[in-house]
Amino acid sequence: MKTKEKIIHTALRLFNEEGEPNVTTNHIADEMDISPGNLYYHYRSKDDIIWQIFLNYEKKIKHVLSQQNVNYTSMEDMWLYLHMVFEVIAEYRFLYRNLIQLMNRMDFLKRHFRHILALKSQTALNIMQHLAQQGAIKADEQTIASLADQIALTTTFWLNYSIAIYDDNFDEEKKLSHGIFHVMRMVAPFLTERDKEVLDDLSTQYL
Amino acid sequence: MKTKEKIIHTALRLFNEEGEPNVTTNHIADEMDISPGNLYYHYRSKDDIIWQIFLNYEKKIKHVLSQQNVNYTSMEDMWLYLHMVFEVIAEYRFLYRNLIQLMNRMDFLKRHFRHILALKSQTALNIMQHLAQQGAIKADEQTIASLADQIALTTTFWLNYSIAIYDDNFDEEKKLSHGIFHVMRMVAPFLTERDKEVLDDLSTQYL
DNA sequence: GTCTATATAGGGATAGAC
DNA sequence: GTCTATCCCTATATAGAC
Repeated sequence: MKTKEKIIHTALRLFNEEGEPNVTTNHIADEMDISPGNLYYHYRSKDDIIWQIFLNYEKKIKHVLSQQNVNYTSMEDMWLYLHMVFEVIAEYRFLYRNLIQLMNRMDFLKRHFRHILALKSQTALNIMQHLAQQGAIKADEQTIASLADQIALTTTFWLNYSIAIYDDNFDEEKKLSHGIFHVMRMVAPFLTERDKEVLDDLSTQYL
Repeated sequence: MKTKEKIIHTALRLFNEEGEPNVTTNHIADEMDISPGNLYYHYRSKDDIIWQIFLNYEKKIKHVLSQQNVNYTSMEDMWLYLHMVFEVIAEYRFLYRNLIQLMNRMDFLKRHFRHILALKSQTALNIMQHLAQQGAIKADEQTIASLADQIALTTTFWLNYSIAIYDDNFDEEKKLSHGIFHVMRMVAPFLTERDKEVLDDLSTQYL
């Protein structure tokens, strides 16, 4: 791996492990056994590094959100879809942990993240409406819109919530599937009896 | 106001306005027209100031959460109750904006905040169960537990969500009532027809 | 591309006079 | 209780040699 890519790679890992504010450019250089000067040859600032990482995140999350080839009519599809979303979030979790601070500092990041959030809401709404048309869920328009909103909020802040509430050494993978389960339970009351059972099966399988 | 209290007061205001990481002890002293040395005479560290502010927050939120004299059977009571919760959160919003970072830095704050979160979940559950007993809402045990969880998460991160999603100059008071409305809409699908109408009235009244 | 050395700046915190 | 002066440390970032 070239130095330039390796910086991005190492920075992302350290940001996720220690939290962005606790990781200095020197730490990153140290961890890679290169000099701070070398790091600044490749990127002009710490924020530049963060911005490049963000662009990678943006590409991945947009790719997941624009998956149109799957028909989200089955509970398995829903579970899989949520799993993909939560996986990208977990991979770039430092962005979510210090979201407000980062948006505050970097105006372009703020604008781009807002756009992604809007996209997330819209996608959730599309899926919910699709499910309603297929008869998989039973709810009026207002309830569906509310659910979509709620899903966007929950996927965005679930990680912070679980950090705040659980012990730190709580298994990372479990936090993920707990998040999926949490979102599914929001939808559960509006499912048909048959789909509720499928959901229960999936729960015991993954939790 | 004595200097000692005034420091707390000024620090809280600046933390809320600028974000805790962007406010230095010098800023606080400057804003009050006292010297940095004077500030450190009253508090031994910046974290000490934050801790004292947190203790005030803890007292208020616990007081609100332990209100047992009200019977949460009417929608008006629910609205009022949520308003009180969101008001305390708004008053100490810097705690919520930089929650993870603060918990990471201050271990006692982490433990206390966790306890408050648990209390919040429990209170939400109590109210939901009470409403179910009174026949105000219709839902099975699992749905009620899920709702309570969801309310705890939403009240905790609504502010961050609205900061992330809305324009910065969006009216503070409106963010608050939007949060209340958002939580109420989560409960709405399980209300009786009569209470749904009351909720709609309240919405047009406050939004 | 990479290194060493260093500039620059700012924040937290203390000493000692008044 | 309050001030001035200052120390210490760390972080971002640059200059210039190799």
